Amino acid sequence: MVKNTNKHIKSIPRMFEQVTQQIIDHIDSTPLEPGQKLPTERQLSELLQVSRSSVREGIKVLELLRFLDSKQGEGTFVASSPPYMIPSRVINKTIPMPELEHYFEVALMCAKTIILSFLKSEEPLPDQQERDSFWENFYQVVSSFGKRLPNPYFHSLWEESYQLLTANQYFERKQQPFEWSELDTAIQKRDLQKIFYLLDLVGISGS
Amino acid sequence: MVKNTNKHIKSIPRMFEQVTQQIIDHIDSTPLEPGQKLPTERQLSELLQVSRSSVREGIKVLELLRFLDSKQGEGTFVASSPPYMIPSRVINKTIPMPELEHYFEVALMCAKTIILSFLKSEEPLPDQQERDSFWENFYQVVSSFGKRLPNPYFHSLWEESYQLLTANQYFERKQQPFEWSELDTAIQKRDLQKIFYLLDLVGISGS
DNA sequence: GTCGATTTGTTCGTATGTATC
DNA sequence: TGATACATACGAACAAATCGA
Repeated sequence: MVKNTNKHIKSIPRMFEQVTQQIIDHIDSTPLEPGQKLPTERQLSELLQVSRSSVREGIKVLELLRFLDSKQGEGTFVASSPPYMIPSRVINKTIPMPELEHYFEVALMCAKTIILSFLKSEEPLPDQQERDSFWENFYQVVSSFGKRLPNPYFHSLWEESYQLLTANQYFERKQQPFEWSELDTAIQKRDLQKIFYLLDLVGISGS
Repeated sequence: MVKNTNKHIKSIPRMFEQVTQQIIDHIDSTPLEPGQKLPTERQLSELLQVSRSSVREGIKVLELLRFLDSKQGEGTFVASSPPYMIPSRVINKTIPMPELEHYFEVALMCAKTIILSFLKSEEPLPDQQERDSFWENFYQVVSSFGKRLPNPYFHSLWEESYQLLTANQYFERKQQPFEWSELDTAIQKRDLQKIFYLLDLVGISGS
């Protein structure tokens, strides 16, 4: 268990965050299938060398994410219902590729909705700073549009999935589907048809 | 809070679930604005008549949802960053209308993606049972399509937002935008253009 | 149907690390 | 530097639910 004494590292990893990851790791490495039973809280607390209280805080979080399911008098089980998208701050471990692709599809769905909604609103386009890579430009535009929408959840979902993808170096391995300037000029012209043609290309493009 | 058990009994809501709701209630009723400080864990435990451990489990959950932000040595604050979509099992309180509309927009975004993805996959259409209302039919179709997609998150997001909307009687107040048979036959014919024309109508229709 | 073992749910006391003044 | 306020973490104890003998 790493204690962070360094001050200029911003977030001190807290016990329950570490525990959450370690529980996920344990499920993956055992491996435990949906429906199977986890070690008891006391066993986990011994296994991970933390108190039972901390184990419980970690389990609570994973329970909320529909990852686990606890039943008094029985135990804690790996859930079989479809899980939430796991927030990036919960897991630091690298996510394997097919799973990352799922997050990318969600991000892209949000991006389409955000761009369409913003252009429909007829608000003036916010100024953009030209970035190095296609994906950085893409992120910046979607993000700045998303912030300005009345519905905050599109932006929230977009940020969450994008953060998780970059944390896993997804975009370093992903080819850019076309030159950024193509999408940029289409947006400037508010050419919805061209934009959606290009965004479909983004979804198809390989890695 | 009724849980899905095979015993047809109402499960006792657990402390941390009650605590999360009560903390939200407290923030609303005080009211506390983003950035403001919550009572300390000890005060909350006294206020809500539960132990500090239970308060902590509740705070952990709300922190994960970006609803709160705890800093050691300082306190716990109402977050200002855009929140996660709050899972329906966390809050039982009724959500006001403009907020519900946001959830509906997310649900609709997922529905569009799910229907489009499924029809593109060229899988045979699953059998549907005709339901009473437009929205029940709509839910059933999107849900059965969503379950069959390789990406589980579209379905997860759809279910979550739909559950929250029904829990708040959203659809009892919402007009149906057109006859269900219209959308049904368009799906049977896999007429994507007609489908998306209709789904846009769903988004525009008033309540 | 009862008893006992097991497991999660809940509480409390205590100690420690950290930020503010 | 010291004092105070606060979150963080631990461990022991007991309550409640479940299951099998």
